[in-house]
Amino acid sequence: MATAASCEEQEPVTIADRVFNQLREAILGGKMAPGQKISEPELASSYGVSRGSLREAIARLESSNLVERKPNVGARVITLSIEELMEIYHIREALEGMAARLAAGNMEQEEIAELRKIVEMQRNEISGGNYAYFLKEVDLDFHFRIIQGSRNKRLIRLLCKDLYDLVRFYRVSFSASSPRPEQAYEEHSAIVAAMERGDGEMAELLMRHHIRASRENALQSFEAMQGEQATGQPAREQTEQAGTSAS
Amino acid sequence: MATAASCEEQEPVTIADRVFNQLREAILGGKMAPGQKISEPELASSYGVSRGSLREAIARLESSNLVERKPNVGARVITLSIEELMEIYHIREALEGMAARLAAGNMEQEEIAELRKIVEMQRNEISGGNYAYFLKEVDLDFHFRIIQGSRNKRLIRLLCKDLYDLVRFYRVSFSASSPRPEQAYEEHSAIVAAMERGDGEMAELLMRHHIRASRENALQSFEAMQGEQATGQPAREQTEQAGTSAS
DNA sequence: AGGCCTATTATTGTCGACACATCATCATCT
DNA sequence: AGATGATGATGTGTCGACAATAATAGGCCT
Repeated sequence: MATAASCEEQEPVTIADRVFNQLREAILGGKMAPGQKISEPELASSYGVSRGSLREAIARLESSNLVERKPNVGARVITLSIEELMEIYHIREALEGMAARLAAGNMEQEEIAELRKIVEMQRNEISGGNYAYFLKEVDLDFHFRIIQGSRNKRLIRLLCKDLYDLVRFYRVSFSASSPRPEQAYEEHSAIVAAMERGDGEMAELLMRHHIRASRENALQSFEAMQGEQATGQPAREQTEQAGTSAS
Repeated sequence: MATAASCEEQEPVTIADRVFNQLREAILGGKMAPGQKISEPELASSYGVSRGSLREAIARLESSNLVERKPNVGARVITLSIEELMEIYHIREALEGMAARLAAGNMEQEEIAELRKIVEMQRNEISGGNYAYFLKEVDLDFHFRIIQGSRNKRLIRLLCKDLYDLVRFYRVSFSASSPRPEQAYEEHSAIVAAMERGDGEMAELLMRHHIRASRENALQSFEAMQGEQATGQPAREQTEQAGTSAS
């Protein structure tokens, strides 16, 4: 079946590796709130490791852009504003567009056929009304395979290791938007069609269009959510951030 | 004059910061050969710091992609193959193209006027026959300003902190190519012209063309150098890398 | 003589303790 | 009473030592 979460973490060989993976999962899984402070002594004892190993894990989280660290102050889980999410989408548009262009020239016929199968699987899921989790996995798989198909190792690292974690993080921290399944299917299908013709330039254009549409959709559902939240419940305050005024 | 090396390192506040900056300069300045092993005890005593601090500096070098680390083995200065340099150019093409598009929409008129001045300064330098170092600085300044003009903070970090160091590293380790001053001037000028018209789409196309040309030029001079080196002196062996065969 | 296994050595990973900076609390002064 | 300075506590930065792993050299067997 090759569900393939394609870009995966390697086996932890060292303790810092393990702690890094655990912390990463905790953050991406929503177990640590955005902006939350990371106390070294506390986490170290909680994971049963020394502070040194924990600090190395934090250093890697920082290089993955999942935490921010200020000297002599400490590390906090990042907080993604909507503006930063838009920034990430712009970068994805440029990079995944390039990936699609390269992939059209570099993927084997067989791999492209698999891509086509994935897209059709997506259509079946939609018509079956089986939305939600599985569909997102298929969507990720689609994008990851094209990224891999670019054969550009640094591009692959950049997108999978650095950017997609942030997208996942945003999704959990805002419990975000179902990704317009019908349009997404159409756009995916068109991209694969261009790749089947070996038309890299068109594949790039279509991929960029796809991600741009995805960005606009994300922005709209954010604004919708904002409005609803403003009228609805009184906007749950931040987790622990330096207090605003009322004590 | 605002020569502006735009994207610069911040003041070192901690010891690890200072060591990181020193090591970074050493690598980018060619004082450490590509592939060279980094011995923690040796460097620690050489810089007069503890191994812990040095390890944190190395961790940051790793996240800057200047060294590679294997668990239980150690860190080595990266070795950039020509293929990897081409990968970087592809990424730059995508990202700086996007930066130019965004910059065309976001830069103030005044900033664009400064860009124009920089480009004209470049032309004067060329006609004055004053090649070499200064011209490269101006070239970097041009690119950096457009990147800054995108107003996309993450894009700026990505390009300045992650990618341009690698380009610099390649230049010193291969003592690379003068960057075709005349064509570069023409292309820079066209890019600024598009930005003056507020034509982001055209600015992106022209920037991508510019970087693509730069890539092809780099590839050609590499191949030329390879050929000359093959006929000329017998290809100086690697610095210390696991020996090839002849002892 | 060549290859494999073993012991040694050197380097990395990990840990706990100390030094210092930052933040919070409280007392004092204007 | 409000603000400012001192004082204590918490947490980060730094260090040196121990443990575990990988590279190396040597001996042994085939």
